[in-house]
Amino acid sequence: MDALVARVGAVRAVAPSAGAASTVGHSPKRMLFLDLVLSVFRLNGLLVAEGDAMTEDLGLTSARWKVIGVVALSTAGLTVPGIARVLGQSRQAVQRITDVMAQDGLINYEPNPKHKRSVLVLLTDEGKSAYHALREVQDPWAIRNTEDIPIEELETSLPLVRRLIQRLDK
Amino acid sequence: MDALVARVGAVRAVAPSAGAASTVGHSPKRMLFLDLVLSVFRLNGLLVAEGDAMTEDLGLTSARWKVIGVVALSTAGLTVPGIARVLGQSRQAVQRITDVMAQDGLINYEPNPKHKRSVLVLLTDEGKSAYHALREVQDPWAIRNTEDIPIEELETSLPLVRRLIQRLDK
DNA sequence: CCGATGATGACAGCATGCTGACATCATCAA
DNA sequence: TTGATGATGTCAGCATGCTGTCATCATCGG
Repeated sequence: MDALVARVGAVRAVAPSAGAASTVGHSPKRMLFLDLVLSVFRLNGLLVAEGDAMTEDLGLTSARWKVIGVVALSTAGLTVPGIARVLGQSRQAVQRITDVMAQDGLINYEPNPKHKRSVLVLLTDEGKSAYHALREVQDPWAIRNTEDIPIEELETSLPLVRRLIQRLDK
Repeated sequence: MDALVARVGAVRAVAPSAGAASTVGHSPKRMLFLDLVLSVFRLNGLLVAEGDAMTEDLGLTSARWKVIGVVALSTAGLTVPGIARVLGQSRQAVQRITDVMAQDGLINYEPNPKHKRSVLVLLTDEGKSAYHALREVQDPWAIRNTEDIPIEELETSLPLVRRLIQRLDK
């Protein structure tokens, strides 16, 4: 939270003297957690922007390569609600994305032997090559963004994020 | 990434046997990082939903208490672009939120002695009480969500998130 | 003093996500 | 077999965020 206060204080381009703000009564854990929450908001926005910019040459957006990534990891295809469950999104949101991706020839709807109505999403050849192109852009990006970060920090932070997800996703 | 594969594999309610997926050629760091990225997406969605639900009785949404929180931390008010800079959002997005919040009587636009056009955003009395009510809901929420998390993990993860933000925000 | 540059306000369009609602299909227990 | 329950497809509306554009105001160096 101190960092948040600092950010507020640092932004005085136009605003008059924004002095030290009151953080009285904030327990350390609360401050850490709320700062983490705001930072996750911020990081999410940056990741979406970065993800969009990184793959726009491939005709992809972050919303699309999330879907492509999930489908590529499955061997026999996934239903639209299944993709939504993996991504933790609404099936309607995923359906809208997949419909456009199907129009663009990235994916294909195939009959589902286990469900007559709910078709399976599979990558077309174009979708597969988009996935490979995605990998070729995403891999160096991942390396680049973690090259000065000890792997131990990643191994500590990821479970924390996961625990928060698990806790909130009940 | 293993967890992502597990999630894909675990979602087989309707889809046919989605067996072990190929992750050949993924370096450990890349897997960790991409899993972290997807987890941040997921956590962001959950935090927005949780934040909205938590404060809907107060007439707030996560977008609004982000603004309220920033304004409350300033002593002399902030301009709309200033709030946007603190939150890392576009000034247009913040402007739309503040316009509605002004209509709802939560904030007030005051003349800015340092800038004739760019007015200052200040909390009204109603906005201040909303902020206090927010604190009373947010504090227990923060405590509740971190009670079984060692403070060391928070102190490790927050700088990591910050570093990623700093790296992407160039 | 003045012109270039940057910051801001205002409006438009778009992408992504959510929820609600309703009909239809699948599944399972009685 | 049948009826209840859940899952899915589909359409609608809304919230939040982004970028682009243009006019106007502020600021500062020449």
